[in-house]
Amino acid sequence: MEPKYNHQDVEGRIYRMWEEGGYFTPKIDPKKKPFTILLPLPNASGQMHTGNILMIALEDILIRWHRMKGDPTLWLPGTDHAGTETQITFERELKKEGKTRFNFDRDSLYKTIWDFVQNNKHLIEGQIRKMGASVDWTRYKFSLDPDVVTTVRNTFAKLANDGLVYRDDYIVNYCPTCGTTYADIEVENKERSDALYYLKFGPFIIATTRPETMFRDTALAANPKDKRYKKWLGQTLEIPGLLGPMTMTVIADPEVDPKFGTGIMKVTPAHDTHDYQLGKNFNLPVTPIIDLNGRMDFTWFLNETEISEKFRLRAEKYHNKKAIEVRKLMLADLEEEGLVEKIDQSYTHAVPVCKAGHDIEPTVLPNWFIKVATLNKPAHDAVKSGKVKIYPKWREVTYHRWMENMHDWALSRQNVWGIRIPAWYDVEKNPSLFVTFLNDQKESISGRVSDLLNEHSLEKIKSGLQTVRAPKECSYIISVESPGASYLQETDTFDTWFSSGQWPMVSLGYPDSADFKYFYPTNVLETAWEILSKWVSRMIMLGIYMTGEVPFTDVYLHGVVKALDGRKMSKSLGNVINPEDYIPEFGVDALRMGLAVGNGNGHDYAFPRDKVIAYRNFANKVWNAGRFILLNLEGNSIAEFDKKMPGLDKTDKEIIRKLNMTIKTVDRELEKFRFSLAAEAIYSFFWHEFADKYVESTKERIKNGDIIALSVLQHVYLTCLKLLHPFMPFVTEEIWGLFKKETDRPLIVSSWPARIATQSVAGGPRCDEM
RNA sequence: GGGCGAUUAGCUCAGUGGUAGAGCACUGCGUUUACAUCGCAGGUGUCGGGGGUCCAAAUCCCUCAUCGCCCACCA
Repeated sequence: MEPKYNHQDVEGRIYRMWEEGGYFTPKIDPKKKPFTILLPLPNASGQMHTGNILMIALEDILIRWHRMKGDPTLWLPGTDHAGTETQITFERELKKEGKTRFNFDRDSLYKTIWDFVQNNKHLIEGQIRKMGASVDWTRYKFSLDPDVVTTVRNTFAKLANDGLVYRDDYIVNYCPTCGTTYADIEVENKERSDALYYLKFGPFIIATTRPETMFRDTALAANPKDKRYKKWLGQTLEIPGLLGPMTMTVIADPEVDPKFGTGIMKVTPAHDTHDYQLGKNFNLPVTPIIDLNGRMDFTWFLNETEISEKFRLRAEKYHNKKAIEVRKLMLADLEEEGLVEKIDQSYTHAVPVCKAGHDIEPTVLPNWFIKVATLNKPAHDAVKSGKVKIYPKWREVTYHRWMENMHDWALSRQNVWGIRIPAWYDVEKNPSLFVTFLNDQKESISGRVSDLLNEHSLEKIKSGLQTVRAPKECSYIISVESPGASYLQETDTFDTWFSSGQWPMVSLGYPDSADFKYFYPTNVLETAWEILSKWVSRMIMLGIYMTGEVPFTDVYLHGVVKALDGRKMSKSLGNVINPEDYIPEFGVDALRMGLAVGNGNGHDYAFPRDKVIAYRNFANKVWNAGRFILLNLEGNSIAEFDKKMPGLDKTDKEIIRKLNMTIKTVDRELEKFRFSLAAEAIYSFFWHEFADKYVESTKERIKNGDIIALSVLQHVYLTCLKLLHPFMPFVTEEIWGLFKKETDRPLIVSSWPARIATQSVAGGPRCDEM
């Protein structure tokens, strides 16, 4: 036995032993209550990040603890296709090859991304193994596995049947660069400095950051309490603009802040979320001017018959340019018309951006929606009543706030990489379907389907299909299978959270697999608090909707590992550290222990390298204490430890007493998800009570032939290995194998120490049936 | 703008009413056989500021400051 613990010789070999021994796979025993955790899916868009690493460390502690306690324990792994995120990453790769997604028809693009993702999946699986995660690989799921896709579609059909699905125009967060819609919660607001234009609007001065949308302004709004504008309310005015006069009514909106700008604002229902709502309330026309590529479309104006040459030239100048360019182009024209009052160049405000960092262009699009109110209430109640408990408790507020303010869920994503929405449009009944497809020469053809069918067969259109855009009034059928040959399927896919929101059901084989019946509802959902709203709330909603039961009973939200500068890690700040990088030098055990100890109360925390070093040293300490005992056992035949065995002295009884206190503490703290306190308890007992004091005190006795001490040493030591195993699985398993006692079974499936002092090494409840 | 959280030893953090703690770092001493990735000994702090409740406050309340994060339709 080496005087140093060498993790590199151990980790791979031990992990293989566990996996090949089938210890990760639980045995279904109807007489026992299972313990189940679903691994929150890492995204297949890339490798795992710090958060994933942390959750694996914490969940494996719970899993190994329960497995040793004898529960049929399932930890189910999987990866998520992560629709938009993956597609963004993939398109970045495509760009390097000089291609874009528009070079592909739908099916080919899907297959190409599939291949791209396989590689990521393998990398992720490798990372999970490296962490020592005792996940049941035989139950591994991918969120695009055929059975998952089927269930997700069925759920949608069921929602539609229950009248909870509708299709409507809606102002959505549209990213012209990504070409897709984002849910409210996916959008981030970035502080930025922009020019604030003060423009003359007839008798008023309005302040705006977006002068280019003025061509489609349909009203002006002021606070009804604002005396300055009271007399104008309800009046309709002709306001001189860059393309002739605009007709606008002055309306009252209590949300207009009289102190901002001049207290009166322009209203663009088609390109602003607030204005859209206002437009609904006042029946204002919704007239989009920015198209899905982010370019401004002046066709509506240029098609008019009587327009002056000046206005025509202007419109032609702006036409088909990006909004931001038009903003620049119009400035001179505004000046020429004398419409600019002043420009505040240093106005800071929050601008919505997508995950890739592009500006969001609020746009009106037909979208698939889920009515949230009926799903939402039971989910809200489940947490209020304690059916689902959230740890730490103070995070609960976030959940309730989100539940109270939830909007209907916009499901449509204009991605290929995802689960295609099972809605079908009959091309004969819906001639206005706008279809884009690639013909045999790989040319992109677009148009109304009724026109396209004059020259192309529906079969060709289907095989080269890129997108179907169905105007709001189109008729549709929701069906998992195609309703007939004349139908085209919706090309939008589901929001990723719609499928991952069903993970507890789909991953277990809902609705009638043996696994689902046995393991559902699961026990603990452990994840980063950041996705409480995005993911956890959706799972509770859909779980109750689909099964009538909550999908899990405890939610533990761990803190996020902060960067060393105390801020959130982000690629753009360049402060990302990957804890995984510590593994080669210090070993997984050290990393896991460090992560567990840092994570106190679910608060965010920094993770310094010193900590990993400290626990590397600890692993070595554990190793050497074992080495000491083994060396002394050589040539000695000792009695099995028993509390009542004769010859125990005061120090023996004292160490047994402290050991039992430690067992109690570890159990108690783990039950409350206080990983840090559990780990510290065993750490300080082992090092400072057992190693520093007790082991030292036995040296003299052993020299004098007092082999009772050896029995106690072995008992306490092996019990410590058990207590430590959930935290540091590799070093403990390796040494366990070197002891000759009770080692017919690996440590991973040995029995968890009982708290009572009368327990002997070989006693206690066993979990031999695992 | 609203909400949540943090502020404790040089650093990273525990500690939630009863005379301040851990790890790392630091200082001194110590290597004939478990471990120098070690042992023994040692110093460390007006527990962010101010006010209040209490016999007693790092801990409860109020307030201010700084930092972090979440949410939000101020154009």
